[in-house]
Amino acid sequence: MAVDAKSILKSKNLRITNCRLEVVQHFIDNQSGAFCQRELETLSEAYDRVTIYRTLISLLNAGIVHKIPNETGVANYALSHVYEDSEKHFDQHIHFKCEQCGKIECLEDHKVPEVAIPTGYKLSKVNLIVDGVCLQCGK
Amino acid sequence: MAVDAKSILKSKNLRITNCRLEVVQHFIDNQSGAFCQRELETLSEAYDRVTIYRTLISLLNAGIVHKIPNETGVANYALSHVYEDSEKHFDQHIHFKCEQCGKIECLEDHKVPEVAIPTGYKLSKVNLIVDGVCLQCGK
DNA sequence: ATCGTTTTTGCAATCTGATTGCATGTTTAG
DNA sequence: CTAAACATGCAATCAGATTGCAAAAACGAT
Repeated sequence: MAVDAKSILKSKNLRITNCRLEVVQHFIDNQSGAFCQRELETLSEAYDRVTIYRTLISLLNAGIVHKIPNETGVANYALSHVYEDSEKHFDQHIHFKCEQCGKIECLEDHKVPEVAIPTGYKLSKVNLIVDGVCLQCGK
Repeated sequence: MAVDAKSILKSKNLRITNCRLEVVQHFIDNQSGAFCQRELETLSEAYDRVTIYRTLISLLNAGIVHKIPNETGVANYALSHVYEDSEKHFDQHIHFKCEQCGKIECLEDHKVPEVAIPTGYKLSKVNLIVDGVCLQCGK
């Protein structure tokens, strides 16, 4: 049940640095929210954008965050919840993108349904992205 | 049942140009295959990359092709089949990406299952991307 | 706490794909 | 066939991603 940034980094044998702590903390503070590199850069003036870039690579490799594909070509990242609850498999949930506010979030509690693929094909990962209007914007 | 490039362009009120014809023809010749701009550029030396770029924008706006999101940030495009069979809704099929050959294809005959989203959310589009190994590479 | 090793960071530079402005060429309706 | 509308090529720019390298920070062992 690692819910603080430091424990998360430690559990993955990543060195504890201020930048990593702040980035992970931001993900924790915005549970289920996804952010692109640029958004993370503006969080704090303290870090170079290359540092944020490399921080995201580290977090990605460690499985702390996952990457969410989208049509714009700008990568988005969200916290993976594997370490919180092993039943939740980090890349098998739905990603939701609001057409109005543009926010991308992970719908952790909404599983990806069974997907049928043609005979002879092997499935290894499913990525389900839903576009629509979120609760806030739909009011 | 428009199966030739010219009819497709005409049906969408797009002007008939050589570049558009060649690009659409390539999509027709490679049914269900997805291509990035770069791949389309190398098809023919005849066109500037900006022309291919703008051709794709035109085809996209006309609904002749659709864009497939991926993690790399390089946009991929595939033919939409709306005009062939109105029962097939162009963005509701599965996109498959082979981890070995890298090829992206549309699984036209494999529909996206029903997706449940939280109460209060509105769904407008579903994009399902499956990573795995394709028939060819799996042999 | 300090040392030495290993890793991370900042900066500058580069790369690649996406995008725009403008002058010229092509398409199409009449 | 002509004029208006639109598409193309070229050059230039932009933005995000990525790398090299030297300086700084983290960490295990003393």
